[in-house]
This record gives sequence, structure tokens and C-alpha cells, in this order.
Amino acid sequence: MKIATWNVNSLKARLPHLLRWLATARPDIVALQETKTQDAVFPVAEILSAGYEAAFSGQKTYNGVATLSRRQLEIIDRELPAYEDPQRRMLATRHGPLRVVNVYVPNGASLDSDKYRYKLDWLARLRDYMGGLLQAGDPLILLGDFNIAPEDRDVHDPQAWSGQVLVSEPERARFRELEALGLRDCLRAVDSRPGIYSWWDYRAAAYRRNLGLRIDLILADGDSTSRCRNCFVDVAPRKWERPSDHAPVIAELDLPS
DNA sequence: ATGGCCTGCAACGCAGGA
Repeated sequence: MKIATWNVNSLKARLPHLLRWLATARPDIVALQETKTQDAVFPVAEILSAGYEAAFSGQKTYNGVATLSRRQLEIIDRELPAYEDPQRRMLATRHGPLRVVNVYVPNGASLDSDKYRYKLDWLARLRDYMGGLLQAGDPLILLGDFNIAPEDRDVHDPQAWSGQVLVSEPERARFRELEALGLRDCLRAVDSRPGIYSWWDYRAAAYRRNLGLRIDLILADGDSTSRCRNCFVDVAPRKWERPSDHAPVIAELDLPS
């Protein structure tokens, strides 16, 4: 089973890239973030023609998540329970026994902003939600754009980034709380090297110079992690014309697809 | 790395991203 995450930075702008990538990468399941697309105009037909069913939770201009699957899927939740939030950042789906939680974690803007407080609150809610899901015991994947580089080896210049949003200690502590539940970072289960990134700034030729961050992650429950055969960033679409600033991350799990 | 870009919206600059 091949499962992927990709922040496409507008589904409308990136639909040709998505279709091209689906045709070659052929993931069984892919979680998309920043679709910036209202549900009423989601490109269901194009996605279906590519061989995928789609579940989506979108809004105009900002945010928005969608989960595509080559096989049938059903929606479990479109938001974190009991959390009043107009921003569409979460979609939980079931694929047979497998449950998939697709997240677009708030960016946080800067440490002194209300948005940073919102980010920390949101992550606490996500932790509680995942804790509940883990009780059930079925295979569980949490993936998406976490807007957190978990460790310094996930940052091209830790000194320059030190203390900033995306790497600051309070948000990293929230990430470790997710790990403490028993969720494991699939990429780190198979590859301990520094310098592996999933996002590069559009400015300053950052991709060419590999000035990036690893903030797009695939986490799996313990049993599923032990079945993680491979996990890697697929940098190919980042080299295409008018790319998303994020590249897809793919995990190959020894789970029935 | 202290800066350069991109997207959507409805403008003809802004908010937001990371």
C-alpha cells in the first residue's frame, strides 16, 4: 500500500500537476492540503477519470483538505470534535480497516501572534482526537502538512531558524505529544539522514540550493510503522513548471491495499 | 536566509503562506 501527502498550494492551479503525478506515482491513497477549493466546485470528474474517489472539505481562498483513494473510502470526521473552527484543516476517512487522518496544521505566523496560540490549541485538540482513535486498535495513519520541522536535522539552517515559527520548542513539544501516543514518523523509521526536505521557499532559488524544511509528514501507529518498507520525498513535481512549494511524501506500507 | 515568490480575490494591492 502506497500512501502519500502533498500540499498542492491551490488545487485549481495545480490540477495538471496532480493528474500527471497520480498517473506516474500511482499512490493508493493521497492526502492533499491547501486545496483552496469550495466543495461545490471540487474537480470530482477529473479525479474520477484519473481513477480516484475523493473526499473533501474545502473553503474559498484558504485552507482546504481532500483525500483521494483508488478504492472506496468513507468519511469519519470533517473537523476536530467539539472545536468551533471555520477553517477547513482536517479530514478523517476510513478505507476498510485503515483509518486516515489528513491534516493541514495552522502555520502560526509568528510566536507573538494569535495564530500561534491557535496553532498550539489546534495541535492539542488533534492530540486528544488521535488518542481516542488509537483506542480502537485498527491501523491508523496521520499525515499532512504539520507546519512543524520536528528536529534540527529537518532544517537546512537550524541556527538561522532557531526559535522561529515551524521550529520553535512549544510546537515541537506538541509534535512529540503525538509521538508519545504511539505514532511514529515513517520517514525517520527508515532514514535518519539530515537534509531531507519537503518544502522550499519560492524565493531565493531555495529549491535549487536545497534550502528547505521537512514539515510534511506521515505518522503511523506502532504496528503500521513496523510495516513501513519505505518512505521518501518525491521531488520530481517540485522541478516542474509553476510547482507547489511543497513536494509529495510517499510511504510504502506492508498493509493490504 | 534577514531578500528575491506565489495564489486567490477582485482588483490595479492585499492577506496569507512558510
